[in-house]
Amino acid sequence: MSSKLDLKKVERISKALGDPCRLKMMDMIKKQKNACQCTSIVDNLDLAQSTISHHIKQLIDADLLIAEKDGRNLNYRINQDILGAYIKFLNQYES
Amino acid sequence: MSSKLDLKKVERISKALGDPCRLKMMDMIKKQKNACQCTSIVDNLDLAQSTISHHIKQLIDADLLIAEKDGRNLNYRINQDILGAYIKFLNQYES
DNA sequence: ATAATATATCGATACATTTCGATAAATAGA
DNA sequence: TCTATTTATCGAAATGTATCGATATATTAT
Repeated sequence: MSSKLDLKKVERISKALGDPCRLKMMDMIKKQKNACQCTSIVDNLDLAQSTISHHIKQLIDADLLIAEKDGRNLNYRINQDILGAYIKFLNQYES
Repeated sequence: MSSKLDLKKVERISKALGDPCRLKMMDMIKKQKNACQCTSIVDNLDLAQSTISHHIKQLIDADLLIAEKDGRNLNYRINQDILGAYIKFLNQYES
């Protein structure tokens, strides 16, 4: 059962998805079987580490990503519950 | 058969959906059986007409809305094809 | 033709976001 | 403990977006 989203939440999620870097991150995280480290994102996108960190924060604040600490690394995975709820929200607009 | 979206397009759509006014507009247009005039949106949202017009432009530029001229009015309806393609894109992230 | 209505565009201002480099904090390994 | 690694945070500069009022354009009605 997926969460129910209010408009503020939908706005936050949409905003988080409205940036090319963050979309690429989502792709990377998806491709790497839902587990990915910041460093490897930095290696693949041509942006400063602080910038990557900022973008990841947006995705986490929107609840699209879940971070799991593993030693000094963080593993990120897509929050299926929120993603599902977002898709469900959009389905509302389908006739 | 829905369109296939590239990342740039997905970004544009997400960005268009990442604003409270524009989400309210989508709701209004949906509720009013996919046909809605700018004036009635102005009446319902507490924003200047020029601001509403600007927001509608974002939604149209993202292809989320289709405008149809009817005399001196414009009727807006949701572009089901693009909405469907956007949802399909997001489904990619589901495991 | 003139006036009224509906929408779009322009220029200005305020606000938000992206990006960086520098630095802090946490953890791991020597 | 000391050093290296990973991630987060801070402050500043650049860029982008939202908002407004004024005005232009198109269409309808008188």
